[in-house]
Amino acid sequence: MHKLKTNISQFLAQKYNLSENDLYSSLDYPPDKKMGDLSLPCFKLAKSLRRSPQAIAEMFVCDFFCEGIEHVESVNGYFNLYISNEYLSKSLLDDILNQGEKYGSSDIGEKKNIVIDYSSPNVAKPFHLGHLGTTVIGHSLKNLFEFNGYNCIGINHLGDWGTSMGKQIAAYKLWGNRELIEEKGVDGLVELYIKFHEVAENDEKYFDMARNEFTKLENGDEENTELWKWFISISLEEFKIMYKQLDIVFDHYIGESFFSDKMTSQIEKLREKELLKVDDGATIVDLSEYNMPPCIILKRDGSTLYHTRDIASAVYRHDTFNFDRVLYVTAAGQNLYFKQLFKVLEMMGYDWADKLVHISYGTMSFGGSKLGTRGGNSIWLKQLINMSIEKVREIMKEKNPNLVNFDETAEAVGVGAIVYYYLSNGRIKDIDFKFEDALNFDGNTGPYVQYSYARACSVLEKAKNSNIDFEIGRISELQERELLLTLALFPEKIKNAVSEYEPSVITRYIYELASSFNRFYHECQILNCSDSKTAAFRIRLTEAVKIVLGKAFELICMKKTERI
RNA sequence: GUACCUUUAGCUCAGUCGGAUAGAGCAACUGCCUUCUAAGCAGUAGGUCGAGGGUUCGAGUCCCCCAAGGUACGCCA
Repeated sequence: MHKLKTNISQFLAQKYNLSENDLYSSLDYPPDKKMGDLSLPCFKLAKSLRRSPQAIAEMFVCDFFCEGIEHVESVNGYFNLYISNEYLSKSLLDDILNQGEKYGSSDIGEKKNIVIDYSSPNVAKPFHLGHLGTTVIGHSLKNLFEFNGYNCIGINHLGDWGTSMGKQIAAYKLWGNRELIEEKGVDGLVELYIKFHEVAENDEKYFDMARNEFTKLENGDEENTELWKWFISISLEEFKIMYKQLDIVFDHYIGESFFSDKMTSQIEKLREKELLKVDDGATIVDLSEYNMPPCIILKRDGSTLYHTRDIASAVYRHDTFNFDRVLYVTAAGQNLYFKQLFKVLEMMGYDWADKLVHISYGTMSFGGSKLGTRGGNSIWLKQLINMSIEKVREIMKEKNPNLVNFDETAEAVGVGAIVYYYLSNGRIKDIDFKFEDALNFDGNTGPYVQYSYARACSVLEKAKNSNIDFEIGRISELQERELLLTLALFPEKIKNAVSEYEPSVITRYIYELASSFNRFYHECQILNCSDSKTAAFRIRLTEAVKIVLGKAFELICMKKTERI
């Protein structure tokens, strides 16, 4: 579609001495198919061409010629264009099939580095529903940017430091033992953590213990360091099960602890720049000039805080990865936090501070209340995924009990349902999680689109055994045309998703394409149609659907299922 | 109190840079399986785009004001 739009705007720009870019961006899709496939509103041109919009549209109609456009019309100041069936069924389809997996990609990223900080769960804590957002949005953005020629560096900024590690060590020493943790894994650690909070609530001395254990850890105490490393490895084992289900791989695991010795130089720098100020005992950077509360660098007792750590990590990332951008994928609740962080880095004189972007997303609640490790109503992502997989299994037992990769497929579809559900909405929307919605498999859902993909695969599998005419037919049905037009939109959807940092653009496109394919599938016999040239054409069309749908699945962390 | 976000069909949401008659899914109702996967397809019904002003050829979209809900605002991360 890009080529076509470019040719159209080029032609008009040259002929009437207009701006090609303006024309290009004015080219829109009409609300109704009867109004053509592309449309140019002529209202804005009225001034420079000194004619009425209607007259302009009519003038365009008289002079216009562009390959691929078979017919043009002037309607009430709109210049409407109709794309030829020949163009759609030959040039476009050839283009998609020739490019294959690369269709929709670009190299505008020029291999520039983009650091993406996402997922970042806390060690020894469950991976709960709230982590789903940062994990799938982050990885999806990573895929999208890579598809656009960027070199992405995915970093899992593990929460592996701070007094909560002290609590964990204290709890383990009080009530834990090696066998218990080895048997139960993270769940065992979480049980200890919850118990610690129950007990500590009524007794301040436990918090002192925790602080003490953390101080020992900071000072390199051998026993605590051993325990700490062990907790991390147990947690990672568990996290990696989930990441595998989601097809996610990180380039680096760089936890908070990594920066524990990299903060002092940054504090020095802040001091040199005379940005620090002591207020009520704490060391702060005053941001009142920018209408923000102060950024606390050091607590009253001199210890560091999250901001301190993130200043150090930003500098480290700049020095190490020479980034073009850093994306921090975290909840919208941290909007102010990141505004402060970016401002302080700017004040420190780091001219790359404007390359840091906070990608925020809405909060997830469950039954109206927020999720947390300590609260009673926290749902672990693991549990949800298992429920989803179980439901898929039951449906599959009814429909296709003898499927070869039964377990694998059930997992892909079950996990896909959750991912798709989450990524259907714009990321800024709050979600009150409801099982009946997330585990509904009808209509615009993960199982629906994976089912559509499997259908396409199934047809193509059968097509291998049939004799395909080497002559290829053309569009004969409306549904074929609609499907081709939908396929043509993929590249601009990709651009859109990237420029808005919005994976849901792809999710919505997947639905458009899947439903367009289903309409085509329902209306047009692919293999059994009377004419072998038409069959050849429809098989190619189905191949294109498989390519684009499959690529789009990958982009939003959904696995492809050849059969369901 | 201050700042930011959200508000579109009964529910969950799309709606591009302002462009033609505001679109999907769920739920409800009606049809379609001897034909390539019915987790499907076709159809019916459902709207004062939170309220009120303004900008203009044209506003769900931009500006102002108000309301409701959410989030964040100094020693957590």
